[in-house]
Amino acid sequence: MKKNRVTITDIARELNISPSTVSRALKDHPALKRETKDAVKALAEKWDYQPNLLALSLLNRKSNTIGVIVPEITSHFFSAIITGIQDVVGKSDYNIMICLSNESYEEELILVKKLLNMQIDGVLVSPSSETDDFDHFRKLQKNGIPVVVFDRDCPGLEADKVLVDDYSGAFQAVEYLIDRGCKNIAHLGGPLNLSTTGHRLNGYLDALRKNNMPIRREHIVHVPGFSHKDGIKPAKKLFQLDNPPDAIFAMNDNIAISAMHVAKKMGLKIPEEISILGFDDEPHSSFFTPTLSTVWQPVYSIGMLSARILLSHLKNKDNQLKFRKEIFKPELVIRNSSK
Amino acid sequence: MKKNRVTITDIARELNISPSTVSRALKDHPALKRETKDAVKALAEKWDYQPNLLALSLLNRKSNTIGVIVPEITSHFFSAIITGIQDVVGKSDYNIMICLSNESYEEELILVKKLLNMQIDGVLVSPSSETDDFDHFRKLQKNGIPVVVFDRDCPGLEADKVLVDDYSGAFQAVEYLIDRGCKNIAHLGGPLNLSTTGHRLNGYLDALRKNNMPIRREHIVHVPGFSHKDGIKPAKKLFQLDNPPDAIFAMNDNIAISAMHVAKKMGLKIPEEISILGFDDEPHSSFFTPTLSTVWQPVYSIGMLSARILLSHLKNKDNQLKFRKEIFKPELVIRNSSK
DNA sequence: AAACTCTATGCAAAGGTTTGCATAGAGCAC
DNA sequence: GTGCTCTATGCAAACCTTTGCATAGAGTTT
Repeated sequence: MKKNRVTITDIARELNISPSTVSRALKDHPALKRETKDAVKALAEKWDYQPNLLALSLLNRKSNTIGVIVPEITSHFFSAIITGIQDVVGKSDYNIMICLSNESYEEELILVKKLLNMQIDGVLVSPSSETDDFDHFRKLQKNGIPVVVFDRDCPGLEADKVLVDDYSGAFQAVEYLIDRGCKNIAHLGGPLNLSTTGHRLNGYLDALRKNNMPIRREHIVHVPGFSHKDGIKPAKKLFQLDNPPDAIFAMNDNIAISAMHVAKKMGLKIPEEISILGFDDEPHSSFFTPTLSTVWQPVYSIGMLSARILLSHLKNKDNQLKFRKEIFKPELVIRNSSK
Repeated sequence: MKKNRVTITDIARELNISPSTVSRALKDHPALKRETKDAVKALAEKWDYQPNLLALSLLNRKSNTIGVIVPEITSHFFSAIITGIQDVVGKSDYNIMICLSNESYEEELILVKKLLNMQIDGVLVSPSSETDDFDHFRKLQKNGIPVVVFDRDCPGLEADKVLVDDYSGAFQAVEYLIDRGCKNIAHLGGPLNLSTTGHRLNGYLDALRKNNMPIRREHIVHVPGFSHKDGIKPAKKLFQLDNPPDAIFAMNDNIAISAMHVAKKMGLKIPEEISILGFDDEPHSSFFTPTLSTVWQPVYSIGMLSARILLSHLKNKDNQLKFRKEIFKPELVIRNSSK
């Protein structure tokens, strides 16, 4: 950023008027002579003057930038949420600074510090899978920066939240499998400290309990990651049991797809011999063979609503005492991978 | 951003020293008394002083922020590139401002203007599918902001570029199909003004020519978008021809998947009756039935290299006359959707 | 005692923009 | 001619931080 950008001071010098006059002319101040305004605007256009937002932000103590902290963006889930956020914020005066924590708590700390230093106006955050302590988010709030949590909850943190009823989605999914005659339903689950996958596990367990189905510990297998490759071994593990499952409820579509893959490799018929159901409803999930049954989430709406809530805060600056908590209902999407 | 952030002036007032002394103490200036330094640092720690980067940026004429303009992020392609960029830039002193143009030239103009106003230090850009005119990128350059173009080319724009040899990838793919005995190879193609899909079309055409295969205009069908749904009708159109193809080379995996879907619906056996080959190698492409043959691109490397080149510029500020042009080689990935 | 040197710290300007208050000068009334 | 009012513009401070140059005061030398 060299000094080749035109400034208000440059224009003032050229027209032999003061910078404050130039500033007023550019804002069409009523107390200014029409001739002065016209001369300033003509030169500003000719020299392609662009205001320096750093100076403005310093003066106004307002950077007009929103930080969005997400654990990753390669999944359609988070990238769709960000698109929802972008579509709302893009229509406002705010800019977005997207920050990737790579599922790392340490990285999240660094990002929060950077956003603080950059005098960010507000933050939208979905915490990393390692994050147990939310003090860094409280620090944002203490510094007058409103925080809206989306998708992954931060239990104990007082803030606006836009979540999904993961428990209910899981409960519905497992109940559906039970209703369809499945007797041995397994769960390929995610990190337990993560609210989303924790709630999904609980929904699975409660659905079994409610229907007097036995809870078999060997049928609940932890998956170390969220990618296809992470689900291969856990799925194999399930199928190699003495009492293998006749249905699998996976914590996300990628893992469900891995389970389908392994089942096919082992010659199992889907859904006749094994029903498989995921969570998320990725755009390509309806193109697998068989098409994947799953739980859909209104991801785009999560992004839109989160952004709207934050913008409302920034606009009103009312430090309201009461936080909003919106919980979107997921929907079961039955395709051909389940009976 | 309220005035509840501790400043250097606050610390100075509390310790009865001047702001310049506080600034020097925080930087461990050698000319300062040890006692003074210790007192300043202790209070800065106690009051949790965070430097205001807006003031620093204004003073240094350097915002330490890089803008990344991409047409969308919901595809794994762009999100993986951004992850590569993030992994490199994250290790530097720079921050990333990710901007989505939503395949809109108008939106891109607005984003470039915003980045200019924000005194961004450098820009990484993959243009929207509507962009024919690159003057807005030249304007960045004219303002001393280095630009690195990645993936989608900007013909005529003098800048560093990190591209993929789309032509070669397409050529290899079609030649492979020919070698495997396919006689009527169709192309489901993308926007012609877009370098990537334009090169893929050219590769397809030249591979046919080189092998003395007839070019049938009815076998080249334009797809209006990049999503699965965009490929359904064009694929149907192909299969409903009097001389339907026995192979399809699609401009990306999503469209290839759509073609597979339509072929199955029509009862065609893949690859016996119809070979299908895509481009990109999405993470889930090896999980379809049959698994999708495709052309892989080193997307993560594109991101990493683009970021490295830009950071090198920002570090050296040497306004080198010669731009770099790196062209990554794609690789054919043969799975079960082709003979 | 006076002059000189060195240490530790402060002043002030800079970066770019905004705006409350001040004021020069034109125009009008007496 | 003088005094008053109004218009159009400028001054200066603010926002936060940095740093070149200045300087007060302690210590040393003559």
